[in-house]
Amino acid sequence: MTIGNRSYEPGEFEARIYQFWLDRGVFEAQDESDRPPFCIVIPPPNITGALHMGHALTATIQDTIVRYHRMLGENTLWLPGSDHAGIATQMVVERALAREGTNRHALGREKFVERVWEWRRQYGSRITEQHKALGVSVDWRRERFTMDEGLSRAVREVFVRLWEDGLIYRAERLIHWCPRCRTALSDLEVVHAETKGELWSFAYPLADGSGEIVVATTRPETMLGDTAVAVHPDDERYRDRIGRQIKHPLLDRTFPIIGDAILVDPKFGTGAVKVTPAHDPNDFECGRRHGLAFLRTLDEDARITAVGGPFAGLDREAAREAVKERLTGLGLFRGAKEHLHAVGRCQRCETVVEPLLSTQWFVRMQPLAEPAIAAVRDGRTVILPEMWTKTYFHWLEGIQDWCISRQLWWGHRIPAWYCACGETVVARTAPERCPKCGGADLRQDEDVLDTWFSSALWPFSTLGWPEPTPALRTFYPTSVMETGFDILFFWVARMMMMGLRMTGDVPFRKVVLHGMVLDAQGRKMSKTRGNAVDPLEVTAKYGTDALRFTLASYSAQGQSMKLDPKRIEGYRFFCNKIWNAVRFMESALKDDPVPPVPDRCRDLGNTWILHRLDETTAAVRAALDGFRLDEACAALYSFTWHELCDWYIEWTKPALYERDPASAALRDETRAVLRHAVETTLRLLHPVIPFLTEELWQEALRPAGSADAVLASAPYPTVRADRRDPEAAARFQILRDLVGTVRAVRAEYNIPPATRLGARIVRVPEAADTLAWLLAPEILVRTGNLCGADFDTVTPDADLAGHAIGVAGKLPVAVPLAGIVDVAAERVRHDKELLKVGKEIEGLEKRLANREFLDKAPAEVVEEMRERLRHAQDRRAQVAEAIKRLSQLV
RNA sequence: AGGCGCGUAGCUCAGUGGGAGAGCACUACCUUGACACGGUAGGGGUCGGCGGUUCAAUCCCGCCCGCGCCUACCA
Repeated sequence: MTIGNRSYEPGEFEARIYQFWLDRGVFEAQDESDRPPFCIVIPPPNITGALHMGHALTATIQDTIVRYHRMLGENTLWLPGSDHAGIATQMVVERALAREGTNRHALGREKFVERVWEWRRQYGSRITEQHKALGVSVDWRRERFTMDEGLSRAVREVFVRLWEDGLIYRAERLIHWCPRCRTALSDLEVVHAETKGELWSFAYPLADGSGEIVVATTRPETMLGDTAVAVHPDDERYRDRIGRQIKHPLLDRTFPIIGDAILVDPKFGTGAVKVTPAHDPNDFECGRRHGLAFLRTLDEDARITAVGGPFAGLDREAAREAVKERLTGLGLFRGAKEHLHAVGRCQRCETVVEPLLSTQWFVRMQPLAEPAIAAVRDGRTVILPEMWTKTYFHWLEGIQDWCISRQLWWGHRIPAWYCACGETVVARTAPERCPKCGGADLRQDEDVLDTWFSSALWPFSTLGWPEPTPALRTFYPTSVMETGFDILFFWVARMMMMGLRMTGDVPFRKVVLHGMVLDAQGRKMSKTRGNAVDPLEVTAKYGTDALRFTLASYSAQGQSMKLDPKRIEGYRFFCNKIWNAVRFMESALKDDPVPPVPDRCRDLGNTWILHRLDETTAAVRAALDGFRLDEACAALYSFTWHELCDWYIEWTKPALYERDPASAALRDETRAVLRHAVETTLRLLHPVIPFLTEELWQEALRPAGSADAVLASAPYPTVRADRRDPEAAARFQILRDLVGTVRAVRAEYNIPPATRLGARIVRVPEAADTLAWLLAPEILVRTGNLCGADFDTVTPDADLAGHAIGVAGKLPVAVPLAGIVDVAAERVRHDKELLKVGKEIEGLEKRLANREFLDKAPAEVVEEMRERLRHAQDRRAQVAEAIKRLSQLV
């Protein structure tokens, strides 16, 4: 149980510490407990995934929050799990089959699904294992998978209930179809990207040979499915053409010219629009309005169907060229121009998505959206940062029905059966007979559900729903949902809707959204670009704690954060600093018993650090309560480094090294406070940097005789108002100023640290209060030690010729420079100072001369300005005096 | 097209209606007995531009410029 001379090597202990926590069951939550519950369900990563910075970020934020609440003594559950990722996983296994020269159709559905399960068993927990390296304090006993029996049951239950309530329906609609994945997609799974295209114009000849009508299109091949040309009914140019027929130039059919005020903007292009009702959402609506024919000209592979006559069998690209060539050959081409438009691509494979007429299952969203809007509006669920609330409302208010069926084999099969009699049966378990005709010829729907359908149930399905389990009772609604803003619609909103509908309550009290991790140049990290930073490489190089501290510090940034390796390195140095501070403490304490911290300290430094420790505790707790991890980190970093290490530890050294028995009381008090301050700081830091703090605590701070004590479940420091002492803080600040003043003089003249300086405090009457305590030998000597000076005092009328003068608070300090001074350099320093003070005085005087300022500004502000002015004027006088004295030095 | 957000030191970013901050980088000095993964001191900014409100604006309001993201069916 000692750090000794070990240097900070995070790789040496991180895995060991993680196992240590597991062995002690530190992460395990109780189903029933008197303690208040705190619960986060993890956003389940895809089983096909590999850990990236986004995972590391979300894991760090959640783990920090969870560890904080665990240390607050709450019954804390962080529930882990993963997602079956329908399309992605099926693709992975299909690729493997392709390598073996076979495919899923050759294998058959049952064998294929078994094959996917096998893949899942073999490779599907990679990302889960990787998470352990980050230190995630999840309750592994409760790990869930969306395809588990329990969760699958929840999926069927929800499907049936929604069906029974009329919120799920099956219909033929124009949906997004990915010809590569060969499945329908929801609107959200289509990403639109501005693409340079071509607006290609051609003429449709009128059937009676009386002329032509010119239309423009970005997709000429769709003309094979045109069943109308629409014009605006009020458009003078075309009004008389409405109702006349067009002769399809490539196919043996005719179709009408119609008037449609909704579809047509007469100011765009020629004012005439070709209408392809089976392949364009607007045209689909138009087709319905006018009873047009719906001709499907593309099949599931995006090849031209028989409807396309001579073009049948061509894929859409080839068909486009062929149609253009043919129309040009017929002399119907009427020009082309570059055109910018948004092309939809499959989120998974980036294939251009095809609007296709197809029979699919849908969820009616509006009745679900309304309660989800209300729950956020009335504050049952709070979204942070608040700005996302508007986005949430905006999307839900304009929500479209959700296409939930996917033409895949891997996923939750839709619990619907079709009877030969035409009846559709939706049931929790496979029906044996048709309830309508009694027939047994029932065939289950081939399709599976969108993966997000099961994800939407995650906060309650993982806790045992629909069973009224103790865990569900204890932890639902969960406390916090922490995830990336990019899945606000995909996931968060859908969980809200499903949670409210199925349980009657919100799924979580707070939604905390974080941004995207970008590389140092601000580009999205991607494997193909090769700029993805592997979190595990980072942790190997800098340690997990350094990465965690970095991510937590960055996490305030709403939309994106540029991950700079230099910053991770900087926090590794911070970890090293902490490590060495504990080493110092350990060596200072030795094995001698350390007394308890007294109610009141007699040493100024001890009083001060307890004061600052308490202020820091309050600040960190407030920041963590408000999910401002960046603020918590900033407070912890500056306190630990710049106060605990830079000032307090340096301050304690004489007291700790002093062997004089007369100061034994001081030494004991200092040992007690040092230990307490370091120990409390480790507890404050633990949620963010758990490995380092646990290792140090176990080795150097765990109380003797409590072999089982674990920092991870130790109580989080509480605010101790009785340890506040603003007066001590102010006094210690004067010491810091005093030291700073002497150090500045030293640096200014390049006086080596080894040269002991004299320093004379001028006993000015204004500073009588300060002098009363300051001049105590134990204070003055130790202050002098911090800047290599021996303090003495002089009266204000003393001759300070040849001294450099600095000011600490109200206190002038004179450093005799005879023999070590470059007069010219000191002159420059003083002139600069004079200029600066002069400017400040000018500004303040101007403000104080302003009648309106005096009348309207609050009295305390005016008084503050007056005080500042007095101060600046004193300062100017002192500097002027210093210049005078300096000139006497030569 | 609409919505949201951003523009603060060389870089990455906090922040506030009354004295411009941090980290990194930079400069000078220092192997002082926790730590050179360190210490001390220091340089550097018209807080995007223009107006307005106010005694007072980097902060509130309007407009403009630049950038990013999201939503959207314009052929």
